[in-house]
Amino acid sequence: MSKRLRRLEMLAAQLKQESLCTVKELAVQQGVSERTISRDLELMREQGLPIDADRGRGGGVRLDRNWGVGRLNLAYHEAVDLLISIEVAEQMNSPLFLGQLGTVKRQLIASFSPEKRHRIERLKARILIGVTASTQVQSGFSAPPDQVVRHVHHGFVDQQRIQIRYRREDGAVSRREIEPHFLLLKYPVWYVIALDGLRDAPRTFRCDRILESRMMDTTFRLLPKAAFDSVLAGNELLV
Amino acid sequence: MSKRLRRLEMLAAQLKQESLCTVKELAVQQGVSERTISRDLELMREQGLPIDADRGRGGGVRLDRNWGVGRLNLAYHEAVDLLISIEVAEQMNSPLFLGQLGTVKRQLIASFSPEKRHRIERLKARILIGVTASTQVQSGFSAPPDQVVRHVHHGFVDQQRIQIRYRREDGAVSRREIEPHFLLLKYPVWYVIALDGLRDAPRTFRCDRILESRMMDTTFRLLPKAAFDSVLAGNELLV
DNA sequence: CAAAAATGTGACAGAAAATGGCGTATTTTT
DNA sequence: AAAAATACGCCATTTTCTGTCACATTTTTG
Repeated sequence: MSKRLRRLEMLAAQLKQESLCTVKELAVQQGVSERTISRDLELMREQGLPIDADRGRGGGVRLDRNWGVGRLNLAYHEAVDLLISIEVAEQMNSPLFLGQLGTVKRQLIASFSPEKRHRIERLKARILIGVTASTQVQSGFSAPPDQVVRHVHHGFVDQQRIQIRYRREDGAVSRREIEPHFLLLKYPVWYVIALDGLRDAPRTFRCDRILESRMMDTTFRLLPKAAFDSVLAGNELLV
Repeated sequence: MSKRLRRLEMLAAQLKQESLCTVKELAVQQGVSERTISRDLELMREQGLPIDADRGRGGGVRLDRNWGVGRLNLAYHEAVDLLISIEVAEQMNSPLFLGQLGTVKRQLIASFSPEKRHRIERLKARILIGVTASTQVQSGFSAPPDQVVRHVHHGFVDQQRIQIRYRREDGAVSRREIEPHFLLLKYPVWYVIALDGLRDAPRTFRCDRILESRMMDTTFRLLPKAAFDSVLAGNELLV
């Protein structure tokens, strides 16, 4: 069914790989007439693919060199994470590879429906970027376990409680149930600013001091930011 | 021309936005019969879109919730920058939002043709990640001018010479022509490890000390890494 | 349990689109 | 000037798509 669709896709793929092909070549490859390929190319151009053609001897058809990578299909969560990663990277103020990423961001944003866009805005507002950690803090830093990272991430994005085992700076280990409201990055250290569910009070946790974690299945409601002013106060925020 | 293609795109767009629609609704919207919509959906499923359907009262059609964000069309340069940004971020060892990005990376890589993939590998190998800059260096840091960033980036990726005006640490300003072979990130500071074209010797430049830059139109050939051992030696590299 | 509201599919004739072949124009290189 | 490309118009033919109708299936509602 729908041979033409398949052919159009194959043509696109072909043009992405080969820098230059003639209509004749393509016609042979696809087993259709040259006229048909011409028409296909015409259609593809209408659809917005920047297909250039050189006439004359040695000529041929090609995708604009600045194009040609094709489509990424992103799942919702992937798109969200990508978008947020880019924004975080931008705010970390170390450019060089981020210049070209404006278009990516715009496309990502455009692909969300308005309601989702709004949800992502709120999510973004819950991520804070602080100053880079002191050399002293950095030396005592090591990346937290994968599972902890996943759970914190999940709990933060989907507003779910997490049960953690936490080692305080003084070495004391305690068990907590936290509702992760904000994330704060003081590179390379992430902090979770959360409501300590058992004490019902805002607290800050350093991710790399979380020893263990478990998802709970209770979701929580977001509190106004003001509720966390007390623990946010000490941090020089950039955002 | 090709009404159906347009309809298929519109259907996809519709399904991305609305969480649930009935075939009847879609048929009315598109001005075709329900049977036709059914066939369209069938085709879209064949093409790999995860369209679920609930039968019975209150039922309807929807895109799998974990999908639905749709396609990003990336230009070659965008894709390269995105891929490299992700890899750099990964090596900076501050995860949390990067866990989900594996798929994105895989799709990006898959979308390149083998030759391009190889070129990107080589590009990546020319990016070095060092330890984070000392607090002292960080305090004296400010992001370089946009133009400089663009030029360094361009020169590095496309192997083109750049003319720069550079302020040495001791304050002396000089004019140089550099061939940017390697980039070194000691967050947040990027260094260019380049061949100083006038002196024909390897040198290291701090990006934020480049005052001005201009692209030249001479491209350069890559030298073996060994040629830069002398300037690379002092840096504790992570990669 | 029966009715209603959904999707899913098969068959068929008529409508619409795609195709191939041919001719001609145009551009570019040799 | 010849050759090799794209570009595009026309038309008969072939293929695909579409609407209609019929019936099966699943799910919710009363």
